[in-house]
Amino acid sequence: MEGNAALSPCGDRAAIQDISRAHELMSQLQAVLLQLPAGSWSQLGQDMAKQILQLTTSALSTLQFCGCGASDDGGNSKCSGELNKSSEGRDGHRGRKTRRKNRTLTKVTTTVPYVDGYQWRKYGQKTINNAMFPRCYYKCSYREGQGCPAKKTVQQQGSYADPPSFMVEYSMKHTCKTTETIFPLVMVESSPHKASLHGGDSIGSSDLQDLHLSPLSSAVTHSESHDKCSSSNEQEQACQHEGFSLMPVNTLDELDMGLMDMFMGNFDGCF
DNA sequence: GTTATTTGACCGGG
DNA sequence: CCCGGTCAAATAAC
Repeated sequence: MEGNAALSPCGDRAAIQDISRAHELMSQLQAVLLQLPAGSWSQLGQDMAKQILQLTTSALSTLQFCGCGASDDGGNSKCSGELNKSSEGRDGHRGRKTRRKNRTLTKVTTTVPYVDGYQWRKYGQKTINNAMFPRCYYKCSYREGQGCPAKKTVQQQGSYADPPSFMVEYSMKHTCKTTETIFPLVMVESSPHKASLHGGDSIGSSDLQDLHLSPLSSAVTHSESHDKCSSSNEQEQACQHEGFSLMPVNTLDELDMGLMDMFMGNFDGCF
């Protein structure tokens, strides 16, 4: 994930996919580690997984913002960090705020939309027209304290895929400092726009549920159209997965037991 | 008691 | 006028 300075935008795509895959696997591995009995090695493993996640996320962000990855968002994926001034000046009524097309949007398809190292607070949920599941709106928990403008929306896609996939849209960058303080190493090499993920201050802790981890755990895409499905009954379920924060365990069984063995094997070597 | 989530209303853009 | 993003009162959870 470095030395890509000279890569062509198209060449980066493959890199993005690889990194995305690695990130996803690491997310799952992290979930496995969380289920292990507490212990110094378990903790170490979690710390390592955390750092790897952060690095892959950072690398992906860099690639994306360079305009190669998931630049979709209607066409303004450049970099800016600008947004509507959100005329909050007004008052008297609610539901104000103007949303504009000129937001910086990063779309990501992931199976673990709630794990990205940041803490989010849900502030709304909306049934979207031709979508099977409602869209949930989150803003950074540090919005009040630090004025962090970061936001994201999460929407489950398709039907009941085994590991359900979610379209996560990030808008605005985090300005909150909390995480950086704890994991200063993360941002090391990110270029102009890395910043999407500094550390996760509490990832290793027990609050995993409140963190929505890892935007990039799956695939960075430029999908712009949601499915055409038009049911609506199961909508409520869509955002209920909040409850089980991490990810469906079955996916672990399927593809990552081997990886886990490998990982644990390495630790054995250390013992 | 405080804090987070849910939910329907409100609003602006298209 | 419809749709999606946001607010904030009500409710739930801690």
